[in-house]
Amino acid sequence: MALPETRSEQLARALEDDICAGRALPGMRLDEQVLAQRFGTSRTPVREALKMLAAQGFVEIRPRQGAVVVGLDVRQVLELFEIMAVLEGLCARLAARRMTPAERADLLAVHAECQRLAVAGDPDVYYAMNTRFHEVIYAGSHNRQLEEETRRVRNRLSPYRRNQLHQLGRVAKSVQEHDDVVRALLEGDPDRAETLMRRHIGIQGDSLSDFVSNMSTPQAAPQTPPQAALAGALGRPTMAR
Amino acid sequence: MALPETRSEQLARALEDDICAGRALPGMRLDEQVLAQRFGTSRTPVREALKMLAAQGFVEIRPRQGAVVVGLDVRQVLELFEIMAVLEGLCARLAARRMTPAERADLLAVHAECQRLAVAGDPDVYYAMNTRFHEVIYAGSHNRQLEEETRRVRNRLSPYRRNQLHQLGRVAKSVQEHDDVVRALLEGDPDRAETLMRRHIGIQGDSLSDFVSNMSTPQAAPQTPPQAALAGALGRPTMAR
DNA sequence: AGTGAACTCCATGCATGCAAGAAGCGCCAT
DNA sequence: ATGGCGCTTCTTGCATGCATGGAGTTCACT
Repeated sequence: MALPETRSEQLARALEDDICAGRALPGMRLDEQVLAQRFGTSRTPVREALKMLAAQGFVEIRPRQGAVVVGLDVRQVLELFEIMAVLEGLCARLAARRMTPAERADLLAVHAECQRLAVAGDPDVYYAMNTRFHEVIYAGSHNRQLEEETRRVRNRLSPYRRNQLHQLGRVAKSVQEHDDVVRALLEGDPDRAETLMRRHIGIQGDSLSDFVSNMSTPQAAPQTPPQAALAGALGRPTMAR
Repeated sequence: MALPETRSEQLARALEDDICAGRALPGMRLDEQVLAQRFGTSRTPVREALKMLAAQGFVEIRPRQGAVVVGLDVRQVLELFEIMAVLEGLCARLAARRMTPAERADLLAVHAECQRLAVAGDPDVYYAMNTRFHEVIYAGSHNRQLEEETRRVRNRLSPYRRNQLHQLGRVAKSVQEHDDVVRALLEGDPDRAETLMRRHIGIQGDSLSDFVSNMSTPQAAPQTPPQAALAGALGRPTMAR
């Protein structure tokens, strides 16, 4: 069943990918014509793709003013981390009860790989495997809706997480937290698995918040329009509450 | 700031509303031309609206085959309830710590109104106030992202929840559960508030699951193209907004 | 009669055209 | 020089046109 993908879907995926991978920075203007030319189509599928991304919160479309990559301020990022924590926590809870033996084996394998890469020391390589680790747990929840939802929030946060692991010692701590989670999962302890996972994600939020309040602005580097980006990029340490 | 709303956004909201209110049933075909005529526009904004709804999971667009209102099977509904439980639980947890005095007063007022309507006995009227009750707690979380996310999941579930409260005694139990939640919230006990709210939502899932396993299937035929029953439901000119 | 295939028709996907609104710019006045 | 104002231009939002592919129908064949 060769499901034929429409141009607009392809574009939506490509653009989402650009945003998640940090190739399209927050605040960057997404010009319909430019994109249309770049992808060799007309503006119509581009517009439809942008509408889809807007509906998912990746871009913002201001009427008559075009689309820009959504720039989250610190507060919004922390808000998303709060959501992320409970969603991943639920994944872990359900996974503790529902993972098949094969999935458990998978989890162990990926976790072992994480440990290996943690020692190896390249945060970016670890980052990729870390993603796979979490994906295994999403799948282990056997809740497809949850899986998608969690992945979506993760993707929305990804531009703001890339540098997380570059913090000194963060990789080592991360893999240790994984280890605790894995243990709870394999022992089939849903409560503990959920709690540990929530804490694991929560720590990332905290660590980000520290990071931000130390440096004023990390790397706000807008592409085409010289100033637009910074507004959204992590700027004011307006810590909520 | 009179933000000018585009046609496509209006359409998206109107259609989402139709779906949530049960005027557009799962499986129903959404014909671009018909909608365009009904709303007095061309197909373009209709298409963009459908793309947005598709991105949010309200409709499914099969290439070259048009858009249909997504029909969730029992399993998917239960999956969404699992998500809903933790999201609402988080709302309650955060609200317990963050609600302002004014918001607490609001909560009490709405809760009192719920109690009154519960005795009055009309489930549909109670349903509306019940929604407001939960909305107050969403807002009390002081987490905008969470608020939107929770509302989105709630909306996706709404076609499947409308009849929930018609179950015998469900309204009374619901309001009792609310009462417990309110107490925890006002006492500022985040853990208890979260736990109670999770249970409150979880019960709805269970109750639905009972309901479904008793009766064969609620209403529409989901996956297999159920033909154009649409003319009837969407035929009302009351759709415009 | 049942099955299968080709044909027709039509909805969708995409391209293009056009009008309205916003951003940028230059001119004038203070 | 600076601030305000009108104009130009460009982009977006929407309408329309056209080609593709699917679904239903009809007809031939077994």
